[in-house]
Amino acid sequence: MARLSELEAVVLGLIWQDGPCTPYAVRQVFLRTPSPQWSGSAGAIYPVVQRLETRGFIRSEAHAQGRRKSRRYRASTRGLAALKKWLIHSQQDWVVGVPPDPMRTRYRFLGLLSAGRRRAIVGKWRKNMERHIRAVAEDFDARKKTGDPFSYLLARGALLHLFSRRDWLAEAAKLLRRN
Amino acid sequence: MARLSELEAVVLGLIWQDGPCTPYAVRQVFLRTPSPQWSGSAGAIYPVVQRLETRGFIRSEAHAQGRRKSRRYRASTRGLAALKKWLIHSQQDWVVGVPPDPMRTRYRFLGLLSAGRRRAIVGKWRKNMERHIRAVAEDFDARKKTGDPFSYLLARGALLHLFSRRDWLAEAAKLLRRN
DNA sequence: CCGCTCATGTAACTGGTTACATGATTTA
DNA sequence: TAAATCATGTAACCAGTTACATGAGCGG
Repeated sequence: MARLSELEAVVLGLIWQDGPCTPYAVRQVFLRTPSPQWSGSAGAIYPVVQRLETRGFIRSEAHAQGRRKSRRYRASTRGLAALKKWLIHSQQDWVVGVPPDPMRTRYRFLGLLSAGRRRAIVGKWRKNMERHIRAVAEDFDARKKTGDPFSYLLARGALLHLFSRRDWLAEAAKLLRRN
Repeated sequence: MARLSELEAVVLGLIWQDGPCTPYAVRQVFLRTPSPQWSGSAGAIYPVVQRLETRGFIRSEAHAQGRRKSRRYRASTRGLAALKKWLIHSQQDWVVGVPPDPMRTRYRFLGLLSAGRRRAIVGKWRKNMERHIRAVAEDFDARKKTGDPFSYLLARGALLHLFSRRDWLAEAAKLLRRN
């Protein structure tokens, strides 16, 4: 039994949590988070949902509203088992390790720019970061109110990450002032 | 002029920093970091290097050692301009925002498992994390000694990120003890 | 001389992406 | 009734991956 891709697992998980629900509802979760991992594009979600159904991880029922055709999906027992397996078999290094970070990637080559340009870019990053932090903090507060500890922790992780990045940028700005 | 992909930009940047150098040397940088963003596989690097050369961003010279054929590459003026442009045009949200994180992805669905299993997984994560932190800290110390502030900051960012993730896991473990 | 590492490369695949197409429903 | 949004889907593409192939050079 082929392993679940990251996106497949997340879609399956969302259908478990929110189901029965439509693929469109799943998309909205991706489209609305302030820190999306995936685009949530139709071109990704619909094929994933179809795959999950043919593999027996989710089942669907017609759900006509007016003359619009629509299907609602829910996770099957097999699907839950697959999702549990996916959670348990995730002790590899790449799960624990440092995730990719486009800002860090760019930092490596800042030496190519003049000191002035460098400072300008880092300054812009810091400004954008503050704006981003506000958005994520808002999402965090909203989740806190729901009372679901997992939802809370999810947003908390995103926020803490941004804080650490902010500290890092502050440290970098200080260092670059002398270089 | 088509934009540089992330990997293309990094390879170009590494050739700028370390050049003249062979594609193999570039690969080693990816293969040796404790926190790789890309696999550094031959199937990725060699095509990227070829592409960069046909686009005029790098130039090569034969560098025969014995009867083994080999080429060394260095960044061209055009290449440097492209790299600068890549750095400057990076104020988008996704550069500043929360990068994808497989551990956070999984956290969302921990509610599916029994409290015991949940604690076991988080415990394993925390243990693995400590091991990982030691590796990255070692790399950080090594870079610190080189005196290059950008190299230093790069490793510093990775380390700070891991610290924030450790704090997050500690907070999560505490919360889950009650749930 | 056997096995390991150096070094370069190709082929097939994969897991997404963007862009497009279509029609129903809601809102201004 | 026009524009926006809901909702479902397809097609073409793309940037990476794994796996494989090949051969040189070197250490035990």
